[in-house]
Amino acid sequence: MPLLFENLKETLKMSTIELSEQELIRRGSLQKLRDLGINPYPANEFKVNTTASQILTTFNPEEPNLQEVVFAGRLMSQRIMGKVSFGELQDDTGRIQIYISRDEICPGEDKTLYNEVFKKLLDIGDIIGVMGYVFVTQMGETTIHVKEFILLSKSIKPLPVVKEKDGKTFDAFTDPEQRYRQRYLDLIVNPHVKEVFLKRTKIINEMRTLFNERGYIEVETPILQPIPGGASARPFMTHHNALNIPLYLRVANELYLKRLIVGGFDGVYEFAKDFRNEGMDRTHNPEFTVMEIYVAYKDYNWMMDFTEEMIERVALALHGKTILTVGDKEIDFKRPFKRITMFDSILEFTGVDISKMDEQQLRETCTKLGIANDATMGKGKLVDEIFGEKCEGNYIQPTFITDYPVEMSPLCKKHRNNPELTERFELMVNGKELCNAYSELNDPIDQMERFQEQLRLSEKGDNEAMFIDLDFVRSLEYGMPPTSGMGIGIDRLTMLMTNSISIQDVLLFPQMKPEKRAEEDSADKFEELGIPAVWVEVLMKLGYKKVAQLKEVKPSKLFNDLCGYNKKNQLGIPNPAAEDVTSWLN
RNA sequence: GACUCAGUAGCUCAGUUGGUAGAGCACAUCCCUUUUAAGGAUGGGGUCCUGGGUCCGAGCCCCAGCUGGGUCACCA
Repeated sequence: MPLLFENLKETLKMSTIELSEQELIRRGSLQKLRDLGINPYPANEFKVNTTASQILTTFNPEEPNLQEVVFAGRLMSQRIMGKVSFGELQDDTGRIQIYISRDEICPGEDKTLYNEVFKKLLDIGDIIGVMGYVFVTQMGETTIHVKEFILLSKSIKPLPVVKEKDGKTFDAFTDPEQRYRQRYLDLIVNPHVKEVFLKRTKIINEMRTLFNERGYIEVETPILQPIPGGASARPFMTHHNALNIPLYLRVANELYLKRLIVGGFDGVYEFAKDFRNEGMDRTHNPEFTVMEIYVAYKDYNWMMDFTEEMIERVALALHGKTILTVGDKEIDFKRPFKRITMFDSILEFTGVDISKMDEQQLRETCTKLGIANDATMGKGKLVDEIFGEKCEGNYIQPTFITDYPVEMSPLCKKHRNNPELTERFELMVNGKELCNAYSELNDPIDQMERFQEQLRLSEKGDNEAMFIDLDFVRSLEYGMPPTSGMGIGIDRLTMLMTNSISIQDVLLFPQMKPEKRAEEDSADKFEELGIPAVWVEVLMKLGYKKVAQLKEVKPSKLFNDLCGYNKKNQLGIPNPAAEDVTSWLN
């Protein structure tokens, strides 16, 4: 914390020397506006009465409506044609052209508002409000004829300028690092980005509507958990000062939702942020969103039907059809999805029947198939490896994989026909896991044994084995109705539904490495050496960013550099004496 | 983590066997009353990612590092 604070202090001290020419000009404009008595950041509410899309879709030039519009938006382009100007304003719904003529804005002798304010002191990126009427230009573009305008917020940093013509984009703002770090910029200049996030919201809303229609209750459960249960994953750790205990950011919310089923809610769901302290790549972000739902008196067969219904409905709500293009593939989300057991799947893709194998035989099979394995891996993990390696990637169309080995599903009820298996399914789409669901284990004795088995795995070296949550077991001892639960990765679902290649494209603020600034000392530190402020600025321009750096230079060279820079840039500062320069460095 | 590609103006990018740092847009000044990635003229703007090295001379070649992208591996 103190470190962050120090950095902030340094940053705030940054002088205008860091600013580009265009930024300096904009700050100059800001001052000129104030000098003209114009507040660049007014406090008043600005009541708009329309939006860009509303104007574009409803304006009727035959019987002109929209003759008194009040509109606000960001100025995205400005085209000045002498006494008349065009521009484009962008609001939440899109862009609309504006038309301004000097003599309407400035009916009297004083043309300052047009010549100075509109033409010179406004910049691309400024947010303005306009009052006027809608008409169609000779070029056929629906336009607001502006009778009055007001500056609502001045922008002092230039936007990337992206232009478009006939679907071709010019100078696109595409650098992924900048786009993700400065998502606000991405959203301003790349309209398709906003679309993705609107769709994401629509997906969530559609699911929520379905659950609410069924009478299931949306709940919130702890993010800070004393025992990070419900999934096999490495958690983030934190510490609670007052209680003086470690707390973990949740890796799942399953155990809490099932406690609620015990408590008498017959259907609960939560859109939950989960956190896993693992690698980051195109499909993994340290924090991600999962929807988990639990319904009493149901089993995993019912849940498969429900999951199909939910996903088909989302696809239809978003696209009006079930066949979507994802990358170079066409995926059909029409019900019903294919169903196959895990053993049959492995048999299909490897020709090996592993259904009767013990741990040793499985290990040999792995080796035979060229799959890395070691002594820490139990039966469940070995099967999981085979499936992950040989089968998973083949399921492009939505497919339910069912009946997982009991070892890899410690929270799942044993299969009604085979105690070696569990009543579990995962939904595979585009070669990736999308959903995971069980007939939930509600036998408390069995649950305790499964947890103990996890403990043994953990002692064997499996660092992902689950923690034991004794209170959860206690809740089961009071009796949980037979229940089916399902979890679905919202980020991955959104990637599929929006044809996004990377999880970063469906997260507004994906996790990034901290932005690094070049280290530099503040002006104060230079001034402490007795260097006048004007020369400190010159030193910075010359590339001396740290006091220590300065100490290594010969005074004579520094003296020459300073005087030379002064002369070359015609700063007109009186040169320092050579002795002064020497004294700074001592 | 491995391999690979990249880092040049506010943005998007050129840059010849190594020889004075470029374009378009943006910006500034001026001209222009319905333009369509708005036109014309002129102009300003650079730590060529950083640090070493080779060389008379490095944006370019070599080494190391930083940052990012991609692929693969790990996490699973």
